Amino acid sequence: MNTVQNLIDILKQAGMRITPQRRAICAYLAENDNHPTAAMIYDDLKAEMPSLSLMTVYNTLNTLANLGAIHVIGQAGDDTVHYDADTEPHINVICINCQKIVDVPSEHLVEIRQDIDRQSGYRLIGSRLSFYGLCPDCQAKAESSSGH
Amino acid sequence: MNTVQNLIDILKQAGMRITPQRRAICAYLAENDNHPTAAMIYDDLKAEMPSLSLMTVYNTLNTLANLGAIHVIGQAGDDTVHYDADTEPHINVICINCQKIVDVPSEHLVEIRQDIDRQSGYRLIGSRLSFYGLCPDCQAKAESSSGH
DNA sequence: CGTATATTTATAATGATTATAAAGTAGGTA
DNA sequence: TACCTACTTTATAATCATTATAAATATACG
Ligand SMILES: [Mn+2]
Ligand SMILES: [Mn+2]
Ligand SMILES: [Zn+2]
Ligand SMILES: [Zn+2]
Repeated sequence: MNTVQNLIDILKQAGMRITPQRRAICAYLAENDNHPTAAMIYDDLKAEMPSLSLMTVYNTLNTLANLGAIHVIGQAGDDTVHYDADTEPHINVICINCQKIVDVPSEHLVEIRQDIDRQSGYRLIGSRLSFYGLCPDCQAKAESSSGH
Repeated sequence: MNTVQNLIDILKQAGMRITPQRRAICAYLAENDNHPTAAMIYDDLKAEMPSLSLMTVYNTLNTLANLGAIHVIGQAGDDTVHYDADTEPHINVICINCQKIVDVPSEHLVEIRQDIDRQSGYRLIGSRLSFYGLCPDCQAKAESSSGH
């Protein structure tokens, strides 16, 4: 998982200035193991930094994503893009009801990547591996409401 | 790969009416092994069916996706959702420059799904497995333009 | 064939993300 | 430390894919 300093160093090495806004966004990403949207980060940081604008959050997330420091998961059944500060290869399992996202590591990911290298001819840069389903909570709710 | 009749039967069994529009959209999906967006299908069918509306394409794609007859790949670096008529488990490899999407099968997908079943507690419904990179064509262009 | 009802269509609305440009600031320099 | 300038942030408007609405239309079934 990325540490705050790690993310800030990546920005520095890319020649970008370290602003309080960027520092706060990096801290949020490093200190939470959720899979936030731009709006989630904005809402959270607004309390401690009232002048923050959503545009800055979008800009910083795009910058970090372009540098490969974070990953773009994409939508989760809602209509908003989620980000992942964990860039280690892993699978994100998404609840289509409540949008909760959990991580699942798998040693088979390496083999899959090899399959693609051999078969596609693409020069791979990243991946977005999502499974969809109902989380345990939402399964329970679905069962109790549909009547046994 | 889905056949036209296959897709139409799925709609019928769901109690939906078989209209010329739906038939044409199902035919497009069955006869092309691309990964189209709603707009791509609309543009293509507009020639033979001038009254077709984009709304109908969206509705039909959503219906088919909800029935599990096609899969939603999500965005491909553009800002539009791509669909996949091939519902067999496979990986989509996406070019971040030209948005070309190719399929790569892998026998390791089964094992990954087992890993998730064991570790997540989610009841899985579907997956979206995308790798990103540069297709051979775009690699060639990148090299010839950047270098000696 | 005629009817009830699902569907299509045209149109407007929504909402996430991006573009723009003025105001503000980080960070190097003297 | 004070200053300068290019980079950032912010407020605001624009974009554009997708969805909502409601009137017009057509399917399926007796
Ligand atoms: Mn994750
Ligand atoms: Mn595919
Ligand atoms: Zn859930
Ligand atoms: Zn390409």
